[in-house]
Amino acid sequence: MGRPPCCDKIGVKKGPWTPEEDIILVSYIQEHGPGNWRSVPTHTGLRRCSKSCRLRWTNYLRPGIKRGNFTQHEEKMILHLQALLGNRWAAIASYLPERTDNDIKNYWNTHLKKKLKKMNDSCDSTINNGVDSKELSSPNKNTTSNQSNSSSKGQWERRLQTDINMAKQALCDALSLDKPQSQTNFSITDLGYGPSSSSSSTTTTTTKSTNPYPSGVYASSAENIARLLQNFMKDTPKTSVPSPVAATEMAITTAASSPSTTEGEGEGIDHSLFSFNSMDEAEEKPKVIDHDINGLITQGSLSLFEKWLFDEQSHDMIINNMSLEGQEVLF
DNA sequence: AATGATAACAACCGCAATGGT
DNA sequence: GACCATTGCGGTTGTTATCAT
Repeated sequence: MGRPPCCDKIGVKKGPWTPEEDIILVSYIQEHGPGNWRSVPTHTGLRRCSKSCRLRWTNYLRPGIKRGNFTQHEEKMILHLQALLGNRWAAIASYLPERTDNDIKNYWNTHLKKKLKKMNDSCDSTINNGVDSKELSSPNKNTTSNQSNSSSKGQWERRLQTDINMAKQALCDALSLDKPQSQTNFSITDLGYGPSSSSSSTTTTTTKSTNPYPSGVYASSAENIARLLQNFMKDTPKTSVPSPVAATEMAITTAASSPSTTEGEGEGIDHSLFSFNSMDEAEEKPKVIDHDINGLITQGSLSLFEKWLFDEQSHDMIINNMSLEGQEVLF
């Protein structure tokens, strides 16, 4: 008889988050910092389970998240890291500081898996060395059919190696003093509702809108958010209204009514309200923040593994070997 | 224009790990 | 060491947008 899932509680809301919920959550975290997720729903009045709040924060609202198209470099990194680490998305994400594990996982499942399969299919037609094509499509041994074969020894070795590398990475971070640490500011436009959300604005060849909220239904500007928020507040029982919400409402309403709320960089919005310092990052899992990759390589700060990761030219050769041999690459 | 297929991604769920008592 | 609460992670699902017919 295990514990009932937290989300089974009556009155716990599921499904897509609304802008007003986002604002409440962001506002609360700004005040208290991330963590202690258990208390978030009770303190904010959000009818969400703690898990949902944490997920929303880490995958969507957290400052410094890059959304939209993956670059070629990122794509290669993911390919190689997946080959090395398997489906350890959190570990992979630690090498791509601006991407969330969920984002990487999704990208892998929707793009890279197919791409790799295609590549391997074409490989199969030319090279018939008796290797199962399924294995080829997923070079790592933690996943797919090979999973059962992967002995615990192999898994633990791999994990150990990863952890060592992550520790090295953290050390590199700590040593690179002159590097600006993480993204320190966070504005409401980063929520993706503003006109110049860093994510959507950088996507040049978007095939579809990534706005999670259907147009006309959810807020798309500060003004809308304010209006929605006011409606939301009317519907919310007064007893559960936390102070951050009130403060946020006031700030948003003020911002929305200011003269320059129309276009561009979320002008007119009180950015200070949504600004974060890097303390948040310190509490998160270790991340590789803003590497000057070439600099680090020339400084000799990186291990061979990291050099390999960041050296585009060696990628193809090594990954091909890994795929075809189905063997672990040791560094 | 209508409809079905597919792609993309946010969110959920269950399990494992971790920390506190 | 056992138990419990909390957090983190990875697999999977559900929903929406876009494309093809």
